[in-house]
Amino acid sequence: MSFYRTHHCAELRRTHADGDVTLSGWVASRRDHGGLVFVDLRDREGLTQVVFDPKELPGAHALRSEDVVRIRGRVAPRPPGTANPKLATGEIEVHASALDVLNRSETPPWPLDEENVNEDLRLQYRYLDLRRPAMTKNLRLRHAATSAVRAHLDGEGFVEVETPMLFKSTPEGAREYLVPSRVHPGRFYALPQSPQQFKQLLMVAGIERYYQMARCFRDEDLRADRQPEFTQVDLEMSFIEREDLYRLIEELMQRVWKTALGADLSAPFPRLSFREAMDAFGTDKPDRRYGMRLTDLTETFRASAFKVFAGVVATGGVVKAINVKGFADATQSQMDALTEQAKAAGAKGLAWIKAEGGTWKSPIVKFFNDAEKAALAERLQIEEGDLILFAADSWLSACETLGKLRAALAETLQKLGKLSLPKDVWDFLWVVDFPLMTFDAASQRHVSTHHPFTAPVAEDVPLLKTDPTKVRGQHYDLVLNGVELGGGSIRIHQPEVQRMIFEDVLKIPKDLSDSRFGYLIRALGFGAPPHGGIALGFDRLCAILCGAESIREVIAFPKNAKAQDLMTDSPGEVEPRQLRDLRLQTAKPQP
RNA sequence: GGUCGCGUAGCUCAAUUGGUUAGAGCGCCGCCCUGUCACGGCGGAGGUUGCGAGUUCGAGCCUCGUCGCGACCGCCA
Repeated sequence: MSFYRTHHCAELRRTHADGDVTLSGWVASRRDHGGLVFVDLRDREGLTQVVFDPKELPGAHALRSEDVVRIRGRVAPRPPGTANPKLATGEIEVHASALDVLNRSETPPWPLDEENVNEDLRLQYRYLDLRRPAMTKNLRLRHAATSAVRAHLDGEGFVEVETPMLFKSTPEGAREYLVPSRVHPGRFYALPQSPQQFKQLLMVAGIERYYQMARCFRDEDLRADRQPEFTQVDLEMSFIEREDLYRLIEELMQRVWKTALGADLSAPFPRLSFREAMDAFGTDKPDRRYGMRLTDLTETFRASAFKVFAGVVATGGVVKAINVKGFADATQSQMDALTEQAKAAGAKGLAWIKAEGGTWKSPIVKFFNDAEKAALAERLQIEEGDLILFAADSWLSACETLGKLRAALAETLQKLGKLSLPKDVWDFLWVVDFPLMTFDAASQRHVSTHHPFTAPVAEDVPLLKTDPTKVRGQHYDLVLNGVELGGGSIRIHQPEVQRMIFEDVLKIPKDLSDSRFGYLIRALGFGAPPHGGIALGFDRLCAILCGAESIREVIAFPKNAKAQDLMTDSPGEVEPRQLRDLRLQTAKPQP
């Protein structure tokens, strides 16, 4: 029998009555009645009420929040009328016969049952923050998700392989954390942004099915859903097509949701092409839990007397609109905010109609003829109380503008109580058929939309040399409730195709592509199997499982928005000797 | 780097139009209390209103600067 405990603090029931028990844990609260002291004893499982007779155990008076104690005593049913239905152990209490104070606690810097506390303080005393049942629950839910991922992939024949943390710098993409080499002065390792190249090399190695709970690093500015180090469920498979991967991930998500939440997800998840997603939602990560879909009105206004719309259509642009149901009562400042957001998204202005008081209030509706008005009413299903917002621009800009407004409006309407999203709806979908290449106006060359290892859709390959932006990539994004959970692709496995992408399409000079990716192209030349994979942002996934706003709520020791660890005060300074060993000098900050 | 928001007791927040000695709840300290579970009662300590300057007879409140934190934009192949 354990010295410290016979039971945990959520375990005892009426059936344990008259049993002698030992409990250990923290003092969650103390209610001192003078001649009788109640203490709620907390461990990671829950609370048990312990009753002290201070004539027997005078030390009970001195107990304070977060003291660590061991108590021995006898389980007793609570007197009639004093049971606490809010506690799992509320039918019983433990009458203490012995009290050992194992460790005293300083007064906590904030009451641990206070939810709404300055995050600085929580991060500085993260070990106290994590004692709170809400945080314990998050960590354990995350563990359940991790276990489910491992169990499922193990069952599918995957092998977990660790790849190097000390990698080399590949300047494309996110800024990297550099690690100076002591052995090779002036040279640097880089921490991996993802194990992308290693997992492809493992496919060449014949592993066939690889996965890893991979820690990744990116030295970019932080957000509520971005940390400098984060975790991906990273996997790669050989001899698969896209559909094989979709099925695997759908079953994996079903397993995770079942294990972590007891929820059943329906599969297959819907697939939307990039074009369909942009057309209907104005984003490549649509949240379909609410409406406000984009309606195309290009044909309606092709010959319109309203030159702003007709002119855009004449130059190949589009006119699109969304119907914001029940928001015709938007205030002037709300309309101003929407206009600002539209401008921030690249629009020149924001045209609108308010269906209010039986008429249409709008600065532009006077330019519309009856046929155009009728078409609007019909296509947008306009009813009293609706607010219509227009965008007229190139297809992509118009879609993106309305997409950003749609997302912002969903947030606003929720705050106003005009829109509510059910908590237990899991809107998974695949977004597919992304363009393989995007033309970057700044550098006047094509850049990979995803990464340069993505295979083109087979039938589009002839377009690679003539019109690269028309080529669809075998890339896929997994989206959940408007959050990009992850993405992946079928990879290029033929060295000549990979070389052509680097040199002919991306126009990377041969010596540069050789030095950066030569080993990968060489590896592909030794019988690389067809392969593909995906990486899922595990922190985001866990945040959604936990219903958390920020991934900091599901990471034990996260960094703040300035990438600092407030508990250990890192990053910190180092000894001059360490810098000498590394042949490093720090430049004085510019005045 | 930019925009916006916040900063008052250990914590969460108040403080009328710029007006007396900056308050409350929780927590903390002391005393009392045998059925509480947000225990209760009495008493007490605790403040450079982030920091600095300015306007004013007078600033927690207005202005400017600065620092800290957060959200967003840029960035994140």
